[in-house]
Amino acid sequence: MNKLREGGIDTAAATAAAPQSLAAGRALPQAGTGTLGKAISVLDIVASAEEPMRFTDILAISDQPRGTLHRQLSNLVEEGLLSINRDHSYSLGLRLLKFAAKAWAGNQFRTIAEPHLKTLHEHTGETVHLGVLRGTEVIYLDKVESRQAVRMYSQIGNASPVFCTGVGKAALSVLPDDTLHKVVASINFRRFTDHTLVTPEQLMADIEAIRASGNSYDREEHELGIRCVAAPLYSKDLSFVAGVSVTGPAYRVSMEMLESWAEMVRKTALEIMDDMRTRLGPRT
Amino acid sequence: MNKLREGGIDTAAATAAAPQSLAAGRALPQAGTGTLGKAISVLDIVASAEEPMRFTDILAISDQPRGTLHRQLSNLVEEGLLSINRDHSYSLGLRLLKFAAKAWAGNQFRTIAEPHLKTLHEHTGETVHLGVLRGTEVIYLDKVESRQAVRMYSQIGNASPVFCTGVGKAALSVLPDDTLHKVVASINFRRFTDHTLVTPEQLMADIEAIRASGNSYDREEHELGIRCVAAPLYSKDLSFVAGVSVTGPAYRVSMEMLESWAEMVRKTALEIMDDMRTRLGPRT
DNA sequence: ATATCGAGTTCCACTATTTGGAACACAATT
DNA sequence: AATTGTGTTCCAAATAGTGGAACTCGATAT
Repeated sequence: MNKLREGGIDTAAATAAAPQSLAAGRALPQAGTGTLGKAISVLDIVASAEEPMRFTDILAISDQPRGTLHRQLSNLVEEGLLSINRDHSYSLGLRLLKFAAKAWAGNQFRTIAEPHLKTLHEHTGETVHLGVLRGTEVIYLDKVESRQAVRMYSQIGNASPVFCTGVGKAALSVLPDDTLHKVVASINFRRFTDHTLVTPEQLMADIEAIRASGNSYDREEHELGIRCVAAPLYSKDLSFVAGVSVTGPAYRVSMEMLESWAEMVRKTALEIMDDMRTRLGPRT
Repeated sequence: MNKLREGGIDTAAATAAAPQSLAAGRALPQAGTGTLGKAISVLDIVASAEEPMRFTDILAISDQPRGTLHRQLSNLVEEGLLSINRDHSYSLGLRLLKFAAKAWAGNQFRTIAEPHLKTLHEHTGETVHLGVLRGTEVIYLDKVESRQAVRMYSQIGNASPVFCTGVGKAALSVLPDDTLHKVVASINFRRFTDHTLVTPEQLMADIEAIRASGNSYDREEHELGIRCVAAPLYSKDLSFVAGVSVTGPAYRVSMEMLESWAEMVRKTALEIMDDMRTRLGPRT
């Protein structure tokens, strides 16, 4: 099997099937590619826990035998991907920070999108997000807001569920049906607010509407008092699928206002895509 | 060998000997622990390149055979740790962002230090940094400054050389001699400015001064026009060694001002250590 | 003191995965 | 059409990972 050539729709499908740790829910340990996959799967277990986990806790979730798990943890620690606390609990290692800083700074997509996000922010005055689809999660790549009081890491890199975020639903809307069905089938629906869409049917209906209009909305589905409009963004071959959104507090931003921004958000998405095509080669 | 029990000085030693990618300089590929180590080593090669590298470029640096390297890259891509661009070049994957966001948010040390950093910033009005020692690099964990205009990721997670940063030299000063010599021996000295210390002798002399006073200074050694005072910070068993610093532009911050802040910086470091001892158990 | 229990660690014969040389595709160049 | 450079695939041999069971250590109970 050719693994590197998983371009196009296959990538999206593979991504959807990739090991996932539901942002809110139980982590489903799922072995990945060989030895590395198993190690990363252990890392993921530690990452998706709220509190640092101890050996036995991890043992219970990963279905690895004691000896094996112990060695995997040792290796992870030795590589700096995990660190072990005095009380034998594990936390993610600092080496990850270094990698992530490079990953972020070097991300071509983000670099290209950045000025467009700023423009969109200037026109709307509200917070602008850029997030990419990864399995059943959206990973936020960038954020532009006026008051930079909130710390960057509190948002960037964060993973949120696809089914209840504007960016997530926008991204889903551009997937071809077969891929979409696979992704939707693997979503772990969870109610966050009274407005959360909690069944595949509700989500699919919304996605149809998004496909028709080109915009998705988060109607306080993830967090009470928070609304957004978003538009999808993708490479021609769907090797990546993302979304831009304008988010604001419900008391200040009415649905009508969001609707009035919808076209601008779509336009921003198109402009970013144009820029990518011209700067990363015409076949993008 | 017991890998998990590498507490105390051994950890520092192990860290010093760990695979490293010099922040500025050539990456020295160095195989790590088994299969995982090799994979991470490949990741590191990609991470320490300025531009995305293509297969052959990586092949030249990693001394792995073609077939092997190809599979390693495939696995890394499949795990989302690496992503492959259209032109067959590799960049770091977005999954790393998710891991790092958790690593940062969950870092106990950082959480405890944060309020102290803020206080220090309020007293001095200049930028405060918190960085930890990792091999011959310092990884910045946090940053407090007035104008949050600069984006977070541009600094946090960044790795800088130990030998020409205040935080780095402060951290080195608390290592026991044998460990210190090992670390210094593996430093790749490189001149950044006219003031950079470029020989082990110069560095060791400075470290003696730091040991005597309890403060290190960066006298425009890393970047022209930038100065700082720092103080070391460490756990009793040296399982981690770090530093706090106050940094400012030379035109505004004279050496005299830095000296007047020196005691306050030391005090901040002590307070953070106290806090850690009380909150993470007395043996810390 | 001594026994008991739980948590973490180590050991080593067995086995599955990784290895790496060489052959194979594919594209761009000559 | 031939050549060169790059990336990809294959498979027997070698290596590294596996996992059950035994062991150590510390805390709690007797």
